[in-house]
Amino acid sequence: MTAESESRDWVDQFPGLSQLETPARQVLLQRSTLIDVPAGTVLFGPGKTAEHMLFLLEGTVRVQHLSDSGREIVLYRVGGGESCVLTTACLMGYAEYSAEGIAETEVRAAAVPRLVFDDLVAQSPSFRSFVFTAFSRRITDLFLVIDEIAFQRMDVRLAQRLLEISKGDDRIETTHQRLAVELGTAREVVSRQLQEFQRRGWIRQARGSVHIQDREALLSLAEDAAKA
Amino acid sequence: MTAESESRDWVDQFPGLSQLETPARQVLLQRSTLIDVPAGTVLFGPGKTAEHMLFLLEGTVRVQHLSDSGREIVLYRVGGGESCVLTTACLMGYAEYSAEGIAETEVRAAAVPRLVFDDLVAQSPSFRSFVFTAFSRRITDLFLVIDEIAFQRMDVRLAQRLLEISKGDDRIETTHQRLAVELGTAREVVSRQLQEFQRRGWIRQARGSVHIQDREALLSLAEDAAKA
DNA sequence: GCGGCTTTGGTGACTAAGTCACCGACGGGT
DNA sequence: ACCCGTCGGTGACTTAGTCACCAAAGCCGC
Repeated sequence: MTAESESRDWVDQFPGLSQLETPARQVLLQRSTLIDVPAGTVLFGPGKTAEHMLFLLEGTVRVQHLSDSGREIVLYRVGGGESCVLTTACLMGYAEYSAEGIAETEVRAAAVPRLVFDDLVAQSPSFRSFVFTAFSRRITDLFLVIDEIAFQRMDVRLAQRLLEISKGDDRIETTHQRLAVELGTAREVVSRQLQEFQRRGWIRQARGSVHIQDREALLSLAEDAAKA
Repeated sequence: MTAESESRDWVDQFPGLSQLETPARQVLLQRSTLIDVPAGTVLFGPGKTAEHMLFLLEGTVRVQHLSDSGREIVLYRVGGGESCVLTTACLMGYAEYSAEGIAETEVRAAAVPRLVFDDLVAQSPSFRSFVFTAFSRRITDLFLVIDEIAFQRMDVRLAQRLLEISKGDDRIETTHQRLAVELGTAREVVSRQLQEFQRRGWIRQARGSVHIQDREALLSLAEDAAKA
C-alpha cells in the first residue's frame, strides 16, 4: 500500500531478524503497513486494544506508567531496530495496556497485524527467537530499573539520565518536572539536585533547558554506582 | 519415566492450558519430566543456563534479584498452576538469568526440554497463547512492583506484605532481615515499623516470628494505597 | 554447664529523599 | 500593559536509609 521502494527492506534494520527465512521475510514485508506519526502521539495506552505489533524503524517511543496515585514514571524507551514487546504482549495475551507509549520524536514503524504475527511465530524459528529475545531483554531490563529505583542515590540517577538524554549534545531541552517523571521522584528533589550540580559548575541552567558544562564530572558520579 | 498415574493429567492444573489441543497435550505429557525438589533449592540463578521450561505443580518459587551493591529485593512469586517465564525467557533468548529462583516450599514441577517447548509454540495456538499471556502478566506485574517501590509508603507496603505472606495463618515465621529483603529496604527500617505496629497492638513480636493481632487494622492501612 | 560464636533485634545520630505550602519570575496571548 | 499558566526556588517538616554500635537469644563444642 505504501511505496514499495520504501517498504522493501526495512527488515534489514533489525539485527535480530537478519537470519529470517525468505518466506517469512516476504510475509512480513507484504503484510505489514508502514506508519508515520508525529512526535507526541500516544501510540498505545490504557483502554486501547492492540491489533498490531510494532517494529520501530526510526525515532524513539517512551513507555511510562501512570500510577493510581496520579504519579508517573518512565519505564524504558524503545528505539529504531527494536520491536515494542508491550504491543506484542497485549496482542496475544493478557488484559490491556497498563502503561502508555508516547512518540518522543517523529516515529516511523511497521505495523504487523495480529494474525500475521501469530502465523509468523508458528512458521518461523528465527522469528520466534526474535520475539522471545525481545521479551527476555525487556524483563531483565525491568529488573535493573527496579534495582536502580530501590537502591541508587538520586544524584547518581539524575546524572545518568542527563547523560543518557543528552546523547552527545550538551544542550538538553526539558523541564525539572519532566526530569522528575523520568526518575519517578518529585520536582523539588530534581530542582535541588540540579542546583547542587550547577553550584559545582557541572551544568548551567536556564528556563526549560540544562547545559552540560562538565561531562566528565557527571560521568564519574554516574559510574560511582558500578564500583560501589 | 516417573509414574504414569501421577503424570497423566498435570496439564489440567493449568487453567491457561485447558483448551490445549489433544496432540499438543500428548507431547507435553510424554516429553516432560516431573521433578521434586526440597525447600531452599536454587532452581535457577546467575550463571546457570536453562535447558527446561518449568511448569509449577505444587509449592511456590520466590524470584529475587541480587544487585551489584550486594542488596537484594524480592521481585515476585510463582505458584502452582503457573509457569516460570524467566526460565522460558532464558530458554529461548537473551543472556543468562539476572535473577534467582528459590523454592520456598517443597516444589513439584514439570520440566519441558527446550526443543519440545519450541515445537509446541510452533504447533499449538493455545500453547502460544498460554506462553504470551504468562509473559504479559509478568511484565504488567513488574510495572506494579516498580510503582509500589517508587511511590508507596513503607508502612503500607510492610502491612501488605505481612498479610500476603501470612495467608490466613496469624503466625509468620520470618526475621526482620528477610522482611527487609522482601521490600528492598534496610533491616532497621523494618524493625522500627514493626515496633510501631506492635505499639498500636496490631502485631506481637517474638524472635524469628510475628503474630498478627489485628488483621483488620493492617488491612485498612494496606488499602489506604488504593484510595489515595 | 560454660565460654565463645552467630543470629537476631534495638538504638541514637545523622544524611538523603519526599511532602507541603507558598512565592516570584518568565513568557505568551490579547 | 495586563493576565495567567508554566516554571523554578525555598523553608519547614516528615519519612526513609545509613552507620556504628550494643545486647539478648540460641547454638555448639567441650
